[in-house]
Amino acid sequence: MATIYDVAKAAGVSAKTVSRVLNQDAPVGRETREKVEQAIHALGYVPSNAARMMRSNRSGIVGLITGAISQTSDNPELTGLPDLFIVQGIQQVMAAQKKTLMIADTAGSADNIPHLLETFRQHRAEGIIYVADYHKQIELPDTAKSLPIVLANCFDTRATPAVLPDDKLGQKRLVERLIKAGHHRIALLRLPETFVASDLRFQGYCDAMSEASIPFDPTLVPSTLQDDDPRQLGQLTEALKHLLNLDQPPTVICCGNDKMALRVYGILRSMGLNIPEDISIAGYDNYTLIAETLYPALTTVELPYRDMGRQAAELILDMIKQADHPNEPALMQGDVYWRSSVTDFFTTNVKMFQQ
Amino acid sequence: MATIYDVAKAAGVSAKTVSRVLNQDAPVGRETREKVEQAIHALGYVPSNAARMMRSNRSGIVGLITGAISQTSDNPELTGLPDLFIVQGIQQVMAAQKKTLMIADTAGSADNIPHLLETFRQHRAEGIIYVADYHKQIELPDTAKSLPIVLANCFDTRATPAVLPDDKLGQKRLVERLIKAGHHRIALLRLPETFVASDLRFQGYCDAMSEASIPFDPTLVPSTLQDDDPRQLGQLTEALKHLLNLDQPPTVICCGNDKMALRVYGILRSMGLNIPEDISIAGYDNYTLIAETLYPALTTVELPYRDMGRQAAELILDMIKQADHPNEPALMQGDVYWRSSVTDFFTTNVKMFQQ
DNA sequence: CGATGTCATGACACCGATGTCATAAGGATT
DNA sequence: AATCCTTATGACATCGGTGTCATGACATCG
Repeated sequence: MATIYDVAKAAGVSAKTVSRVLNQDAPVGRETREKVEQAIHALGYVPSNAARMMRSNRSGIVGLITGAISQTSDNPELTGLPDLFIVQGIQQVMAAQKKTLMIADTAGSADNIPHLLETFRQHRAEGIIYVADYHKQIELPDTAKSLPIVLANCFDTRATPAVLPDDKLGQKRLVERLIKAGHHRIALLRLPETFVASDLRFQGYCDAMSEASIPFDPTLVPSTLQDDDPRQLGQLTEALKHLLNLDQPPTVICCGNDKMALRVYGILRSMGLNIPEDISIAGYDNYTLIAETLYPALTTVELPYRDMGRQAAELILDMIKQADHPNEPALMQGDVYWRSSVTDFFTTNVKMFQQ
Repeated sequence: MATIYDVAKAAGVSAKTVSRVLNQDAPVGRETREKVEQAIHALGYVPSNAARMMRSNRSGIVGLITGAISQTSDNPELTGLPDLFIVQGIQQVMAAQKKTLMIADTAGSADNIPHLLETFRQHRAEGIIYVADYHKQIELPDTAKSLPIVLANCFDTRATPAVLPDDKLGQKRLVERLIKAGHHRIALLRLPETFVASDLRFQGYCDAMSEASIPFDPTLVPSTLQDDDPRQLGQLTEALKHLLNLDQPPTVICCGNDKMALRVYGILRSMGLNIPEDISIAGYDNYTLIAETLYPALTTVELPYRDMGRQAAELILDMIKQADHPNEPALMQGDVYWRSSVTDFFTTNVKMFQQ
């Protein structure tokens, strides 16, 4: 591979002049510049990042650690990888800022993190983003203290800067929208309690209900599911039977996430019920592969993964520039996606009057 | 950040001796080694990859280009990102070989590829893997010729080494398994023809049928769908009506992929049909989020993404070691996953006898 | 017209590792 | 005792860029 000296020799100038042409540091004569540019092209010269880095001590590298890439085989609950949209958001910002992203993964075990950090330090990464596969609490090893670090989709007890989805607000907005559509008997099938989102979304549900002055009815919120995939189907079936057999059954069921909604579709239909004529269904995540493909398409709340990624990237870049860091996690809002799995009584009535 | 000289001074030895401790190049006295190790620990010293690279001219970096990370927003057909399992497979091999993976994406436009290659060359990447989001033909810019490159999930006309899913064999195996389960009237809902897999899977279907001496019945293979997501639902509904109204309707329908199967579930149920009692359904991809979550769980063929990733990684590492490269694409086989969406007449009969 | 400033360019040191070669001490061999 | 080998260590050059400073040629200014 050609070096700057090869180019200099070919163009009949000094290496420093080539450097000036490359970096547009200082004025270079027109003729000289052209000769140099020709030589660069002819030799296919590309400057060595390593050599540049030595001098400048700036790598332009940001490290990205994700457990998602390898955690799936262990935990079939998480086979979706939607969190890689977070990576996409990060990538967008980094590309715009001409930073290079170096990705490593934990191969399913947090024990590997120190080794990954070591690698990043060898490359003189300027900062690190840790991306979790779902909203959760984590504990980083002490080794992570020495570099600016941002957590995406997770948080710790040490107030490390974090970017999180606003699960509480999202569920609240969804329920508000359901109420606005004429629903009062709103059921909630909660995620297993091991998920941080389970409680937050429940709070959002309660907030929306109480603000609408609808008293909380515990029969509409069956106990949370076990964190045990194979048995979930049976638990769901029971929970649904319970809801449908109530004196005043719900008109809409909010599912813990879109995947659960997918299951619920199957179970309800095997019971001979139609969606949304007999009962409305809503999800959470806006996992479009499910939400848009299901028939009828699923009303749900977006997990703003791309925005979270962008936010995390901007945050780490700020932290690299100034040692400044926020104390509160950034909560990112997701929109409600209204699709045909939920009956809108108001719109229906209007149509009836119009006809 | 501490340098090797800081460590040397702290330990009262020369830099070279520290280097020897780090690399276990040459014998170092026990006492000296311990002093150096203490100094390294005390200073939190991490050797600079850039400096090492300068001397050795070996970066240990492999570049990864994927269009998947950013292509989703443009093309709603591809919102799943399952192809990132390929990245996972690559990552596994690279980590085991102590290589560093540098990921960039095309941000949805192939025009960015030259720029990405430039970046990789600056980092002196030793090789490049290009990962496509689904099995397709691509055309790389000429700039890509200078480095070892492997294509994963795609191929070009220049016989660039490639790793591909064996769509033909996969579909053939699935149909063989269906025949073994007692099905003879087997329908195939093909993917749009713009997908390379569409034709390959059709060939696999034909091969299996003819080897079982079942004559090809074109009424069981409706014309391929348009590559137009919003209208697909209507087209699917029509195709299904056509199949169900045949004099001898199929006992099983092979869907172009799992996503299509998800749609088909919805449509069939809205027609009042039960799966698999009234009709069996099979998919393709083994996109577990769908295949395992659907009720009943979906019989399908695996797209061996992880294996493809591993294979691509090993291939590029081989090519880096020796300039050797294969001429034929590597075809990776995927298994049939037999689940409850397909009736097995044979097993059913056995059970009936046993009861 | 001399002083000053700007433009264009080159010589040289330096960033942080490691390869090469030299050196010195101690043990084994003849 | 002289030679040779092994072990343990250091001095120095080098990788490929860029920062600093110097230099020469003009142009501008008072």
